[in-house]
Amino acid sequence: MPTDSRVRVRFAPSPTGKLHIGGARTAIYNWAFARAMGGDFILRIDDTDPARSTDENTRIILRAMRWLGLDWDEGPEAGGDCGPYRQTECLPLYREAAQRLVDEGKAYRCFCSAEKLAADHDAAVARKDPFQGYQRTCRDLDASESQARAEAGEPYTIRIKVPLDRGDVIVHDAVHGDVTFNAKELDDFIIFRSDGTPTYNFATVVDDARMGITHVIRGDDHLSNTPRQIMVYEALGAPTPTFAHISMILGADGKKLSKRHGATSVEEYRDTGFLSDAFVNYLALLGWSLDGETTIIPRDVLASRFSLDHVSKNPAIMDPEKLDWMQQHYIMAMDDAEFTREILLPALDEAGLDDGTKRDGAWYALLAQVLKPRVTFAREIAGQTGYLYASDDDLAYDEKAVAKWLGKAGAREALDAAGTALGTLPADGFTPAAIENALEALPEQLGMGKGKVFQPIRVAVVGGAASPGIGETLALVGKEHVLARLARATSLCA
RNA sequence: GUCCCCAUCGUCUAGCGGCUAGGACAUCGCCCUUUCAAGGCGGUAACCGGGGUUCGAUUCCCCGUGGGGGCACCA
Repeated sequence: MPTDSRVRVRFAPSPTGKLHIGGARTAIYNWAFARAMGGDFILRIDDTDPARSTDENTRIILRAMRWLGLDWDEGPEAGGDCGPYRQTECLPLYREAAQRLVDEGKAYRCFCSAEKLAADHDAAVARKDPFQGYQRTCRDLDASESQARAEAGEPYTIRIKVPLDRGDVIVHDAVHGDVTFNAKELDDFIIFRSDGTPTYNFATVVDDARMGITHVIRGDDHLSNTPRQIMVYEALGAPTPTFAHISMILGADGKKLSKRHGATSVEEYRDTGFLSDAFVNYLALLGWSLDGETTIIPRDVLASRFSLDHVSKNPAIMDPEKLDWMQQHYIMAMDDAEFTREILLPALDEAGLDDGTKRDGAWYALLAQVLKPRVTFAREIAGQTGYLYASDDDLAYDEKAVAKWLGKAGAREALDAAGTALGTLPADGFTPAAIENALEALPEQLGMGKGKVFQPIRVAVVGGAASPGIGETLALVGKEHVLARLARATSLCA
């Protein structure tokens, strides 16, 4: 490992599906590591499986990466000196590399049929041979015979020639430490299919070597494949990178994440209304910690302080409740203007309540301030603001609230007194503080408990028993409407 | 079958031989409060089991057990 070289990492999703949260976390770690180390973050599309890869999925993945805020220095749409960044465009490179290995005697053509291979495997199982891999039938075929059969059109694959005396293969892993595999367990695996396309373990290594990748940060599921890939690096004569195998993300039942666990793709989370910042913060913490204490880690801190030595080895179970909490936290951390612009107005507009021209800036700011601690997702806003946009005549009243607060003795008196007290306020001075001030003396004046006074007022103006503080609520509704609703509600009193 | 990985509160984690085993989410209680939130304070809650090593193991080693992954002409 050349330690003097610049760190270069890559995220190489295969576009066989959408970007799921496991992939997203891998992308985040790669990105954060590159940024923290002042290195390069490369995005590569590993689409060597043409049957399952689609352009549509590629587009979805790129869109998800952008939403996550993970900018890449090289890759699709970004360019770079180590292109192409799509494996389907690299075919000649793989052919060339494979041919070179064949020429150098580090790989060879295998003419065995699938049937023969299956039979060999079955026989190995039958005689309880612990080695059930390829029997190296074609390993020592004469070069000229191999050449002749190939030219005669006989189908063949290309297999790597694992040195028989290789001994232990040690994977130097930044999260697991050194992991040792015995080369005896490795068979001469296929690096090129008979259809002339490279296999994953070959294409990936050719690309990683070509792109000068110094650290391979990827899912745990690749750890067992790594000795194979190391064989390819060695055959290629390329330096082996440092690996970092991160654990899987599991569903609540501890099983591999799948459809039945609910949302698994990044775009589902985006569509639910999650803030990118909250989502990234949550995912970053799923398997990594800054110091074991800090929970709120904004993107810029992640980009400066991420480190591979605090990556956990344990598989992580996704906790939707903590994600929601994180979301709430980031919502509250927004300033009023940002919340208004990014969350509030779009939500009101979408609900058809307000296109942003109905009130003045101060009003929206007050609403934002009031809503922030009460909202986790934008979609909750319409349900909490309906009373602000209802006309006084058809405000919907919640039956139970009416029965409980307006149907009791004293409710009418409370409404009347409130109307009188508020009526003296100037229309342009109808502020939360002024309102609270005006209503403050009512309980004592009427000889009633605070709840007995304020809840009827709330129900009369809002229609239900829950709302923000009375001052803020009434201020938002506006003097004229408050008075009209108080008057109207007296008819609902006992 | 074989190889590899993993194992601290319900969940995410801190811990790198000696700690009252810390933090966060969730949960419970109290406070604040006219309601709903938010907020503040406090509580309950964990070292998978068995052997070693050691004066001393959550920590190191071995064996179990339980999870997960690889062994494809998938990635």
